[in-house]
Amino acid sequence: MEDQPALADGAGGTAARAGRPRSQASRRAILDAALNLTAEAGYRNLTVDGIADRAGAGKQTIYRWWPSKDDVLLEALALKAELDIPIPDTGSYRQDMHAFLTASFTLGRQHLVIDVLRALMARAQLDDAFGQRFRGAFLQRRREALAIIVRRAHERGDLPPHLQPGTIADIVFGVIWYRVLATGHLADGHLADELVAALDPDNGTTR
Amino acid sequence: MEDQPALADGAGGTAARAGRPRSQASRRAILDAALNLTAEAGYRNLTVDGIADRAGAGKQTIYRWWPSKDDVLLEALALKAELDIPIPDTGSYRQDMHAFLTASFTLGRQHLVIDVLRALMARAQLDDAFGQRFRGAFLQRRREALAIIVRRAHERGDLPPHLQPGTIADIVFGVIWYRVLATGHLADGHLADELVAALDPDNGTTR
Amino acid sequence: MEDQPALADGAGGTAARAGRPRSQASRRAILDAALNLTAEAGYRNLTVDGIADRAGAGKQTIYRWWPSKDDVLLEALALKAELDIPIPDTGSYRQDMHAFLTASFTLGRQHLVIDVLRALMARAQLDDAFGQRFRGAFLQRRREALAIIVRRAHERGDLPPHLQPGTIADIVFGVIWYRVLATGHLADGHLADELVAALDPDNGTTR
Amino acid sequence: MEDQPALADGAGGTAARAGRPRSQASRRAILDAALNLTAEAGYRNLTVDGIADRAGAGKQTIYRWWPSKDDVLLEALALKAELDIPIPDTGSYRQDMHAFLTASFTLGRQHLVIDVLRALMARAQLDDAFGQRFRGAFLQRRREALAIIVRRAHERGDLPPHLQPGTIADIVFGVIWYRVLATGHLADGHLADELVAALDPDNGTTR
DNA sequence: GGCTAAGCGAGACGGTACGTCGCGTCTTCGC
DNA sequence: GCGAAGACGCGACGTACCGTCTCGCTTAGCC
Repeated sequence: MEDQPALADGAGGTAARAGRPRSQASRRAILDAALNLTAEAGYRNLTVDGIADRAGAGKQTIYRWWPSKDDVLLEALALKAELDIPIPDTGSYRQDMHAFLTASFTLGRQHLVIDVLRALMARAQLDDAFGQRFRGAFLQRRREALAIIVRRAHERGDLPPHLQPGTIADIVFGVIWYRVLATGHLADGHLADELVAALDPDNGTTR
Repeated sequence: MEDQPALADGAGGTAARAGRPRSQASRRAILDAALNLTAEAGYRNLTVDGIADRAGAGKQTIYRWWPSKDDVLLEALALKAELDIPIPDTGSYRQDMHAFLTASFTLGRQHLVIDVLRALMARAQLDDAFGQRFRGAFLQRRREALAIIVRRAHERGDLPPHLQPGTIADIVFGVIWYRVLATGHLADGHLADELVAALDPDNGTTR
Repeated sequence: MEDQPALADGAGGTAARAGRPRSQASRRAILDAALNLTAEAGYRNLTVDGIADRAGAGKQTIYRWWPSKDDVLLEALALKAELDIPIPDTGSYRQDMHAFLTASFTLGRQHLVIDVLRALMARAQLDDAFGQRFRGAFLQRRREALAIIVRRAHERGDLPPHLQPGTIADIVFGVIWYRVLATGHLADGHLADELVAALDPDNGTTR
Repeated sequence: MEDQPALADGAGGTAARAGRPRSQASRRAILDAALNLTAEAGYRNLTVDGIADRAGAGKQTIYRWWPSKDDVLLEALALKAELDIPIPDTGSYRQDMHAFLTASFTLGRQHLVIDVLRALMARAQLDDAFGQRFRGAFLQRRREALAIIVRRAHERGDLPPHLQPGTIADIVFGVIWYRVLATGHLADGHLADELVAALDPDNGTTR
């Protein structure tokens, strides 16, 4: 169980329904297979048949629980790499933001994570239905995390006046995704510093 | 014709080789077909067979001149929508940047252009070879255009000190692409103003 | 109930075993479902899942009592259409044979019966195990019925000399099955007369 | 070429059409594969994928030229085993018929031929569309061959009066098919003699 | 003006992956 | 222990596109 509430589980109700229950062994095997195969041969060579073979599962079992292999991969990633970055609360907007960015970059240094996210973002463009799920289950959640930091800064009166909260998020995630998509990886270097400076230029010296 | 030197043409040398020359009628028919089919049925339903049929061409003719249907689409887009935004030179960094952004947003208001670029950016993630071509033929060119504006500002001493030139580009294109990819369209509103403010906060009042 | 000993029942012994006894309601529901579904949508669309659904039964219940859906159908047919044609005893070979044929043709005028028998004969070719059961439970029984008529004629000295008893059966059932399989139905017309004539040509005039 | 007029060829017209012509090598490889696989593993284990693999062909190539694997098998059989039995003309009805039957039994002594015909007759019951093709391409042709013998006998006044020509065919093919379908093989023994006797009882002694 | 060379429409080809269907088995709970 | 429910591994199906390959036919430059 190890609750996986946001992604397809179906075990919402506690009422034990009739019939054979979903095999958690199979579910884990499929998620593992998807991630391992992607790590070994790349998303390009990831097929539903391949996942089923590797997992010792039938294709129907995959199609029964996930709308597409992309959804499998998304759930697999969510299960393995803890994508939900902890939201820092240092009392300072600049420090919160810097910690958030640093944590994001740490995640982005794992090649597999980046490769999978690149592929999923791409698939989100090509498959509208998956696109909606990807936005809801991933992009939106990341924005909400950042929104908490921004809201706290706003309440403290800590926020630079020239930017809407939404625009801050657009800039943060925009830069990160653009680097990943345009270059294939997320080289950081001083990016966190520069971004913080860009998003709070007035207080740059007092930091 | 109307030279398209950067994109696959193959007629690089002026030496008229033996044999039947490339049919420009066929080339145009293929480019038109690719764009029209995408407009009508979406990239999802764009196939090489479909392009060939619509263009009254053979598949071989497509494969002879383009490495993939994505390259066809990229050339078709470059031919129709003038992607190379004119580089403004108003003497002011803020005004140059604002003009550049406004021109970009104008382009981004055409649904077909956005849809095609979304699809191509996605394909660039999934097909490495096309990814390299797309970056070189499109993303890089856009950065270079912006770089000219930034360089002029730098020479004038007009540039905000807290940002590297490359980071400015990352923010500008990052925000634009992120909006497109995360929401499916590029709603602008006051985005140009906000971006300019973010990229030159100090002089916001004197504008 | 109404013992159907030759077809799969499994309740051979009279000893009441421990545990819940077989549900006759379920058995009837399954047999009815199989026949009704075949009548409605044809054997082509008959599936074990479909039978179970229609019967409100589980698939396991079907597999527990019958080796295949074909056996279900065979038992269902035996239950509904009385396949065991009464063996006439008029004292005359020609009249017995004619009565036997007429009874067969009457059965063959029911479309559902013919369709099911066609399907089962076909399945008997493709599934060896079912083939053996079908021959034993159906084809063989029909031959034995005819054999009684022939034996009586033989004892009376009524039999045409040029034919072995087995060949008579081959001809009778051969013509019937061939008509069904080669044309999809068993049009009779004067077939009974002609067959009788063929099988007892000498006494044709004295009939 | 080796003309294959009755079964799917498509090269009916002599006009050389545009495009790559059908590969005869592929056609032969597919037909051979179908027959060999059936001989090796039985019709039960014959799959379209299997045929394609063995033939080194793509599945699409099979589906392009044949409506089903059964049609492949039918054409393969027609190509290899010469199914069209020569029509004897001895001047005697009894001798013609006997020769026809003997030739049929000779064919029926080849296990592969019998197995394939059994399977095809079965499939003809389960797949209506194939059934029509099988009847037209095989059953009907066999009847026509026999019809020639009967017609000649009729013109000679050689025919037993108590049987319609069609009934003769029903008896001949009925017995043959019934034996094959009910027992799995076509044991002959004295069957030819008995059948001739049954179909021409009057002149049995003068033979 | 014939020859050579390449491009062209057409369409068949070997392949890969897809998503679905049906099978026969298994694993729950409830009667 | 039977029965309903339904998930499971499995195997085959027929389809969709891919990128390549042959055809016969243009359409040019060159000898």
